[in-house]
Amino acid sequence: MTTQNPAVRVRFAPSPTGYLHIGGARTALYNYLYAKSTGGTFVLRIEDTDLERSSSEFEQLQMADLAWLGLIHDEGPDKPNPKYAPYRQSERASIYQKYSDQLIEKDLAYYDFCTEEELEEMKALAEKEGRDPTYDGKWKNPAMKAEAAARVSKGEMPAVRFRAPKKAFTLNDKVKGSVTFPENMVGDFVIVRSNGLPVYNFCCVIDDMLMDITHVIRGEDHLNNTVRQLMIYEALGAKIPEFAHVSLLIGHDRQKLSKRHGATSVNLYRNDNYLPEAMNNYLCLLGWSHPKETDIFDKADIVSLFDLERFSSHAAMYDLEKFKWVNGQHLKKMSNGDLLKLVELLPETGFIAKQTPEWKNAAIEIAKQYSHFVNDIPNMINEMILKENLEMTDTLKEILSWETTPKIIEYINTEISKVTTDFITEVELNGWMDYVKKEMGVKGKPLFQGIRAALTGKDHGPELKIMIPLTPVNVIKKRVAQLKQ
RNA sequence: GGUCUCAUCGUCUAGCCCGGUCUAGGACACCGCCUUUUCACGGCGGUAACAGGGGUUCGAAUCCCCUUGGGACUACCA
Repeated sequence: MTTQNPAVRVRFAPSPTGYLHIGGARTALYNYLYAKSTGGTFVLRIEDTDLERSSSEFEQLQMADLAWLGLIHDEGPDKPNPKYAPYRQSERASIYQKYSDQLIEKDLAYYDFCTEEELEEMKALAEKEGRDPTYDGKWKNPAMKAEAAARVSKGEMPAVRFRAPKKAFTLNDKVKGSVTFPENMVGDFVIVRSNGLPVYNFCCVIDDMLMDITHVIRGEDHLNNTVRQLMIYEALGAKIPEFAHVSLLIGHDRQKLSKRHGATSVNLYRNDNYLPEAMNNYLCLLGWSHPKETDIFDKADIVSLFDLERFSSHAAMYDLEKFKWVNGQHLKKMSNGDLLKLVELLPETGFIAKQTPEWKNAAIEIAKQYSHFVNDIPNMINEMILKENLEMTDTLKEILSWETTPKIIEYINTEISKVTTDFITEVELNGWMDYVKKEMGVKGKPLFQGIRAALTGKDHGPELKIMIPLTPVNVIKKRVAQLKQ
């Protein structure tokens, strides 16, 4: 399908300033998929030049989330290729320094000693005069070079400003097509702060250049930044990689997805036991479409047909409802064995270990058919079959308000107390149902809902005939006793 | 404000590049029916969209222009 191109090198470059965001996970996925589909290399680079906000804890956490999703990088801080290491920008200071000096040397950049106040004034004045607030301080003048050098040698710390060329730049984006940034769109911008730390747009270009990155797949929020990067590539005489600016993820208010939209960190879903492949699947679909319009797939199913041509160009709204459905589909797809392993890891499911293999298989089989989430398996088994402290939901209250139900509970309580075996049989259950039907005159929905409520405390769930024989009798006894109150 | 960008069912999207096969297809959600002497699952069916206006053309969701609306970026953040 896709041409094998071992030269392809893509990267995911998160800033360790927080948890891995689902938007980040999505671009990581696209990069991963593109690398795998082309036989290329997936590089992980840590963009931690903002020392204030970056931390190694977040770096570890993000890497753990990436690993959970199976988006394994081929190169990164923990898997360095000597040719390209190091992979943390904070460890590449001397490299940036070198290129910054080089640009100053060629007069493509210059030292700027302006204070914050001076810059503010400049900006205010420009706004007043209706001009774009671009830098036009005195240090822009090449004649100041000697004075600047003198002040630097005295130990002063200026910022380094890039001399933005007066010309338009055109980018051929794989998603957006031809994009032209007009002349004067940006003024001279800072590439190294006065504290000596280089800035994102500068590091990014140097690293992509030095790491031989061939394709930059990232969010559309970087589209306008690209003009600055294009300028630097040109100044450095570097080869410009292919760009693919993927549309953004938005919330229900159509704004860029952020923390205030709720659960936007991958680790939250991980903690809730969402299936990683379901997450990949759902995220992938938000902006990319399967050539055959297939909705459910694993990473492995699509590596051979992933390409950059099938991205949609408009933003996609993040929708938990569809995600839920996708998770349910993956659940049904999984083998009972794999699912059991997952379920047995949960702290609240220790009871499973004591059950027979037949019980485990039957319980998992019925549970997965019924559920959308893994957590519903333990919860369901927990609450419906084994949990001792039942919570009375509003729905339950409704059911219990049916006039027949108290009588059913009374009856079931009497019957279940006579049971001496560990499990009741389907035959016994049928007997109880027959009694309620014939002697109490209850049938249809009230019959089943009533029995279900009496036995499980829930208004919905797997078929009673399958579930009840799997439920330990002592559990049902406790539950019924509780319901009786 | 400036620059860039986007515009198909409520939502995710196919179709658009290479106009007719589109009385616009699929999925989620929703509604109905069937199955199950319950709910869910499953099966079947239904409601629902080419933002508006101009062109070009025999013919436009598809090409061009304008309007409107949305979003992003406009830092010594990334």
